[in-house]
Amino acid sequence: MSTSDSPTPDTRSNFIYDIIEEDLEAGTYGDRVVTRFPPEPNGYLHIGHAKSIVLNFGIKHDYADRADTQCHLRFDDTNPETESPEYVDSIKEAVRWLGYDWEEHEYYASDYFEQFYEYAVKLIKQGDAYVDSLDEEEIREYRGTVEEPGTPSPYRDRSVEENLALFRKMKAGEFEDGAHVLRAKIDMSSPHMIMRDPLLFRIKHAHHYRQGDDWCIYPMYDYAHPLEDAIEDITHSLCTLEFDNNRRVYDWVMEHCLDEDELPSRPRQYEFNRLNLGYTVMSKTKLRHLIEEDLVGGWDDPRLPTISGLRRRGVPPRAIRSFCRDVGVTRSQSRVQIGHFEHALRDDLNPKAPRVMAVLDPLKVTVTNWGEDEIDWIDANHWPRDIDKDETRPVPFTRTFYIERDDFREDPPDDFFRLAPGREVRLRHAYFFTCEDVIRDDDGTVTELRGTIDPDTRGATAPDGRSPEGTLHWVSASQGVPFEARLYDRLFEVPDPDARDKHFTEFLNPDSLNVRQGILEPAVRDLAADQRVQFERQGYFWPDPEDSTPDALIYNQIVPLRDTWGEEEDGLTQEELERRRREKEKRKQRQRKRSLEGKTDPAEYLDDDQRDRFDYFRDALDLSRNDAAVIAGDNALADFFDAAREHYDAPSALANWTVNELLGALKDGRTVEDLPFGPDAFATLVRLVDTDEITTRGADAVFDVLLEDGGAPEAIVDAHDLRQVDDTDALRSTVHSVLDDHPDEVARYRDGKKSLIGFFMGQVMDATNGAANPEVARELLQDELDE
RNA sequence: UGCCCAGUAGCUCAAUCGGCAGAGCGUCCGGCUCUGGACCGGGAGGCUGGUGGUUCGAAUCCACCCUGGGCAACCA
Repeated sequence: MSTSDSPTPDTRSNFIYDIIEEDLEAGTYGDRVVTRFPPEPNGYLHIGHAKSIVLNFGIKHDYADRADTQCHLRFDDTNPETESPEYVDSIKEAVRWLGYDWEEHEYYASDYFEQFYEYAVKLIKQGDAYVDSLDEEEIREYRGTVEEPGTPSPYRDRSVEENLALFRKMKAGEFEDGAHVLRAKIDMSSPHMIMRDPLLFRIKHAHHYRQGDDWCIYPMYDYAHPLEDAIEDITHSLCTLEFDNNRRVYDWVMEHCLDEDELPSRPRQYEFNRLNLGYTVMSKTKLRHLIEEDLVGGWDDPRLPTISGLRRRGVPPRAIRSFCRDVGVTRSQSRVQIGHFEHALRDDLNPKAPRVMAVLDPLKVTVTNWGEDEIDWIDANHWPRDIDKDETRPVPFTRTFYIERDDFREDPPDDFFRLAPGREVRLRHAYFFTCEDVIRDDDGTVTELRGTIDPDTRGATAPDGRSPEGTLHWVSASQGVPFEARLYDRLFEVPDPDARDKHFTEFLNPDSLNVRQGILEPAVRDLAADQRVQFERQGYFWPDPEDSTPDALIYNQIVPLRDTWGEEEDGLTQEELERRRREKEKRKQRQRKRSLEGKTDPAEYLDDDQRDRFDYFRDALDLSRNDAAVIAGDNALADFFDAAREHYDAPSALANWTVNELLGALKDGRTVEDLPFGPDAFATLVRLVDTDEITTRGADAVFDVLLEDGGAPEAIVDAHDLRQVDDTDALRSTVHSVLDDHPDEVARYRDGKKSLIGFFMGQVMDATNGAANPEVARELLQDELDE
């Protein structure tokens, strides 16, 4: 099944698709879109990886008709100590099973070792890398802490020649593990820990599963990964949020290793939120722990979120794909409810799984008005009427059969409409049955039910039109097939087992596996061995691929049916929702209190000189405390502000623009010195808007041009025709045409949706290229609309 | 007490670079039904983390604060 046949493009768009869209439009990479899935072969894949696979390979499919797309499968095998070919194979199988094809694009980071080495030599020659001979402990100490800057290594200033010689010897195997490392020479006092001279290569005399003993120096992730991407001409390198900090090194490596002309189309890294599923654990080490301690059956235990576990459980790959698309790709951390996953499963299985009957907890029933050896073979549809299929199978009805123990109650509550003494129910596909006798053993446990069927109700409909409330599934005692059912529940009892005080295994759910000896209708023998079926009223199942045999059938429960009777498993009852709402409200109030308490005086962080300036701004210029502090706190900005005042003496207007617009434009690390315009142009702009010659909106447009190309504000105003329109008659006609063009909105506005005024304002402003005097326009609109 | 990221419906996410706060799931009610499933129709649910500011207009821009997460491995 292809992946491009489900969700429509708009439902799967996300910020990464937006970026790709922009790059395609700008031609950053020509018409190429190349992604990659880069697992380290040191463990098995889980559903979290599936999200990444679906994202990366999904892009390949989704843009196939508009771009030259490709998705590489790359094994990031740069650490010989943990990696093995066993994992390579399992990863390849998992990706294939999920429905994706990397074609000829199977790569290994270890194949690039020579190139990593060459790039390192280049860095050394440029003076951008050095061999450090501190030991591990010392390196850590020299690095400093998050609060204190690091100190440079005494080996930091070795000559290029010395570094080169040392590095060659490292490669040649002349040193012990840990004797030296190669480091990037960046900035030991950087506020970003990652930039304090990150390690590039370390010595490891270890056997690599692919390279054997050819190498004894191995590259670090932060160095190797960008180069891998560059070597493969990746365009969009997608990884999870925790690599956000690493992006700085990623960019540094690109900029220092690549040639100038390669930079415009170099790979870029983008981070998205990893998948967090509730009631399970996802980390490799925790999964390994569960297996090594025999707390689960193995990597493919159906309770595990591993790909192999899900596969064995019977989860169809298509359901995983649609789930991964549903959960969304954003930059905000989140935990997805398990119910969401189950919904995706049912949604996929519902139209694909033929219905059969199975009893998992049998209670014997005898029909007293039915012959001992009489068998009625009923032709029963495999599909409910709302599914457009109609294969049938023969179902044998006999004197004794089994029903689910749960489906009988001696003292039924009002809302229980299954079987009870004296009550008539429908036996699915067969007859109406009335319970007349209840047989118990010495303990009082019900062992058998006796009763009669109405022979006129064959096919489970009555000629007189009566219809029992309950319908029960059942299986013939003599013709049914005994089998084992394995029911799975969440592995842990809490949504966040790995984020608590106690060890995560303390929260294991003792009932996560529930084995039942049940009985199955005989027709299942005619189904394909890997056929997923629905056991009516219970859930979706399939035969366990490892343990089930034709003589001893074993079925795994893939997912139970949604059950609206009885307790809510997810605890999402009305009360729970109400409780959560209240909790959220309380949380907000607490936050409000704290945020108010935490407020500081904006002038608090000023030094003495800045303080003087602040006082002047506030007292002589009458600026607000906040604006005065913000401007005074940035010397260059304050100089700019003062210079602007020379050209237009309106301190408060200038301050507003300086703080609210100028500062916003400087967010990307630029300073006022980098701007393509000076204080005079800035002052002119502020004057134009302050004297109502242009509108705020027009000023924004001018400011954008200024930021981009510089120039004279007045010339820009003329060029773009931005002079403010105050003429009431001219505006009135614009207002009229806007209202005429949007009769529906007008009706809704008059119907009470007053917030549409913003919509109309927007239309008027658009129609006038932002030049309409907003106050006049608003008044006119209001007049027309409220008449 | 550094740097980075994120806070929108119970949950997952939207909101065309300042102009109508929406969708799916969940929930509740109704319909249909030989599955307490599926399906169909409808409803409820929001001070867009907070306070100020800029603006005709702020979820979006500015400042400060609050909350959560990440970063100080010779792992990736």
